[in-house]
Amino acid sequence: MTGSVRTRFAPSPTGELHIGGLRTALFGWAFVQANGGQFVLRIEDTDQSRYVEGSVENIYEGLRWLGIEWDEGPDVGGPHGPYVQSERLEKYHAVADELRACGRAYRCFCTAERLAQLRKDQQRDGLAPGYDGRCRGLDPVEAEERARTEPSVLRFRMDRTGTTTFPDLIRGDVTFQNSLQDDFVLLKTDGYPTYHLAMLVDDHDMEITHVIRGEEWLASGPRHLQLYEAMDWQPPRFAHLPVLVDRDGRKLSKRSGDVAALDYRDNGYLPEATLNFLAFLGWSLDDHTTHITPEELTRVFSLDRVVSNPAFFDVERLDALNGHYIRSLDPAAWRNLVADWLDRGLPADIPRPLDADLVTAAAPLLQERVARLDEVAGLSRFLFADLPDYPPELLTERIKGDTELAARTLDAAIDAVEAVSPEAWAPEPVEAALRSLQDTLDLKLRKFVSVLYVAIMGAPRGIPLFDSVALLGRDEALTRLRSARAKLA
RNA sequence: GGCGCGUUCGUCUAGAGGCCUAGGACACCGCCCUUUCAAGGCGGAGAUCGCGGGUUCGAAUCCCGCACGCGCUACCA
Repeated sequence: MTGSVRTRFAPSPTGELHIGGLRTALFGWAFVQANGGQFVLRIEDTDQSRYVEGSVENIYEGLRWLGIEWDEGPDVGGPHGPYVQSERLEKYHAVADELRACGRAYRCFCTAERLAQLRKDQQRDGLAPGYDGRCRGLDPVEAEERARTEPSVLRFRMDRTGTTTFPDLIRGDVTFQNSLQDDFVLLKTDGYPTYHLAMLVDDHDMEITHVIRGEEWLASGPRHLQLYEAMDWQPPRFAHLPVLVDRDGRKLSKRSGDVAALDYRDNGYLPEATLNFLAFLGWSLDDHTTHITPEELTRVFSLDRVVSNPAFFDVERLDALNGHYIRSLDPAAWRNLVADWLDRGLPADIPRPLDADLVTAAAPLLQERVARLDEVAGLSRFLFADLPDYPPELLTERIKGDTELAARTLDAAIDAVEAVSPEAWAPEPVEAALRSLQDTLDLKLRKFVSVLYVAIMGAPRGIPLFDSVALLGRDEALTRLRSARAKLA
């Protein structure tokens, strides 16, 4: 099948791109790359009422963030355009007419109220909800006449005998009883097609060979299969991806946390980490691979290694992966990221532009200590601004409230730092001076160093101390040390 | 309610009858390293493979039943 594969990602512009949608897109894209073929982006905007301004741009941005490119789509064009469903209405109507002409579709005049009541009654009686077929037997000619003055929808006449079986690339053969199917809507009152019709027409026109979509579509498989059959079109192959679930085992939704793809970017996740994370949600390469690059993914991805059970969207794992990728960044790239995140994360009252040399010096101290980019500002704020006031108890938090030790430590530290002349101020002498406290106090550094962390950065832990003191400068370091000492007086 | 799909360490998964006294990763615990915190190195604990029956010399792997979970059940996609 090399070279002949065509798949598509077909989101609806109803808001921000969902992280689950991004994962679906990733799998489709990786599948196409691995097999040779084209990846199509199609916008499914057939529900006018749910359209949200800016959605399409958000979709583009989300996909591009991960490096997913499409060969055909609304913005890049292609031989099967247009790629926006609202611009393809005639195509759907043409197929609808054909279906109506051959008797596989019929006008339905049932009102929304009647349908709602019907559903209620069916549920009350323990029956399977579904259209009861009231308009099924209407005379086609009369129905056309009525349709001129009365609102109507077009319904597909399902074959209700036997079963429908189709092979799912991930689950194997799936079988449904046709007697349980109902005549679903093809064309709505407003003349727009439903998903089922639009998808059928577009996938056929666009020569899609593999439909890779979420599991929530599995149950509508029989509808699609019968539709293909009615048109005498070759159906594509289907692959229904397992759903993404939250900690409670429910489909990932707003209440599960961040669901917008770009929220992850904005919260400090690297695209390579996010891609890596998403790739292993329901798919695996072998029994040990946990890290993968986009290049490798597009080489080795295959649908038969997608599992059929739900995948837990575990942010902890994403964090671990993100930390891994942050550490593997080369110094220059990391430095630039730090600069960006400092700029947007530090309080506005700190003058901009930030001291570039200071940023450069701080970057390496942060690289091994953050899992997300949004932690950068908090950890290095003390280098750019005065320390906020903190309670004296913080100084002794890690030394069991030993105020006397804290006082001795600070006194010794002040002396040691003062002993380093302004001319000699540099990381090495500062480190030597601070290390000498071990002898002065006759204690291991680890026994008292937390006091200095608090004095210098306002927290008992943070980025490396010696470099921080050196970066702060002699005067500022001394000021902080003295201020801490004063708190103990 | 009906239909569909699913069920292996806490989590994501490997596993397609004997290679499994079930492997990897994250998380967890311990040790080492150490300038706090991390990172890194080493090691540990952790699943009788949802339950119950079969088939077989042999089952996590095949079959049946049950339970539980999720999905669908719209003129939304």
